[in-house]
Amino acid sequence: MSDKKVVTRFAPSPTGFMHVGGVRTALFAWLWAKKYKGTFILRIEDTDKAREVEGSIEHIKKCLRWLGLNWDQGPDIGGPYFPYFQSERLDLYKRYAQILINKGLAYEDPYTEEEIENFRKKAEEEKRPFLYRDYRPEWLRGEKENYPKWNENKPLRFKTPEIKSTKWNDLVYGDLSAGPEALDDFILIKSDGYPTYNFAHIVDDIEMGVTHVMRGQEFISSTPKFLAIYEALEVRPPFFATLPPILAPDGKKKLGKRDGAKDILEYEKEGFLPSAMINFLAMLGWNPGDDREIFTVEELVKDFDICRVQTSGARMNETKLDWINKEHMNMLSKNEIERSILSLLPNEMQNPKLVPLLFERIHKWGEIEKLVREGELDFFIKQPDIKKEKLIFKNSSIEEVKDALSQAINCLSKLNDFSAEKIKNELMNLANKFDSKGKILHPVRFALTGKDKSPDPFIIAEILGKDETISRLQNAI
RNA sequence: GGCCCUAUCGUCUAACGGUUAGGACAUCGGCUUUUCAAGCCGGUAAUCCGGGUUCGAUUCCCGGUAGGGUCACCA
Repeated sequence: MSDKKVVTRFAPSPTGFMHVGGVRTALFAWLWAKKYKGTFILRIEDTDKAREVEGSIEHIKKCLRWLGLNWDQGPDIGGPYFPYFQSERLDLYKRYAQILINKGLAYEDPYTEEEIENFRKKAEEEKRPFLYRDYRPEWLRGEKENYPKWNENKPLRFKTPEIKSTKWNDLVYGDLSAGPEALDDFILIKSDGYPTYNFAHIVDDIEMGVTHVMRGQEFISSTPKFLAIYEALEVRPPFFATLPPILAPDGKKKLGKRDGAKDILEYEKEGFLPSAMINFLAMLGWNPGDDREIFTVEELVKDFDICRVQTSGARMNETKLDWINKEHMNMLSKNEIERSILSLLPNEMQNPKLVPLLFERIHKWGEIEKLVREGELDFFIKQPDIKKEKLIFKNSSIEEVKDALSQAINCLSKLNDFSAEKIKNELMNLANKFDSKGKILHPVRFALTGKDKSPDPFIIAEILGKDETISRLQNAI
């Protein structure tokens, strides 16, 4: 690393919701900046007004805030390169365009869209690649002073100075290359006055002093264009760190909105912890080189290394996310867990004793809401509907079950201290007198909860209290 | 189609050219003297194919195959 301060940026376009792909790019840029105590910039690339989706800027900010990926410069907070919306920086792009024009490296597109479309079709029919530069106007060979003056409602094109293969180095992929056809006379400024991505992001990265560009691998093939602009502007390009694609869970294609990519805020709604989401995203394409998998955000900042990022794509895997989330939930304090769970339970269930019982069977907070919604927890607050035949277990007859329950009632009635520990003691003593413990324990569980499977019935009994417990046992007979 | 990228258990991945190819998730089995869950212990499971280079290739090179990306007045 040079002595230059690290500056990274996340530069989304506001064209819809963010999914894991975009957020991981933001995360890696953020981690790299934090690791070197540098600057992380949020810049909105809103140069395509037609594709802009209402509300996406708010959405992007919300996602980053949820995850704690705070930006040092950008919307809402400003910074030395204000404004951070490309649509508000049009003069800047024109100024840079003028530099290229003056050098004879940019020219007005003399063709209409229809004409270009015809060139393209013709090339296609002849089964050769379409390259705009094959149709350059005659005057482009003459002196730059004789180029027509740019009329700003016509597109401005880059005059590719030299047709050649391009080689460059990438922090993740190592040596990369592209053939000469990757370099063409592309558009710098559109006829509506807005710059193209290819031009605007370079101008901004130069202006904002960006040192490391994290981006998806879909940009590999346009890198020669970027490099040509840097060269034309006589500016040294930043380091590129190209990230491998995130693949759809059940396919080999890049994860996209059509392949079930979820809005990142869905994960918030489902009750994932932001730190778990970050941990998961970081492990999707990166590893520390040892066996650790669970990281706090601070640990990631310390240990993350862009050079250890994977070059092959990784599939989205929500099962692993669940596991990572549970690991992070286990790092929470008792108080935090209690507060979170109680906040998700209805008023009638505001009992801290329920917390450990519920916590052990979930991977994310949303599962609590699900249990409530599906009535799985109703037995805590109301007597279950008992279907008597379900009480029968291990070939017990109905008489044996009734007898077992009566005995349970007898011994529990004598208990003064109705704690789970005492209840368990009593009931286990009793159960040991049966040829199978299940012969009494199963009917008790069922009488209390109306279910075959449930959390620890002794704790449930304690929560219900002596009267209610005995009443339920009686009711089942 | 041109150009480019990628290829290790089902999934995510580790392995200066020399390892019984390691770990994690999932799965399966056992334990936790009641179920489920959790936890612990254990098992099954992988180097895409073909050539080279080398004493030796998962690793380096070439070819094939497969998958992906990209070829816009979209980013």
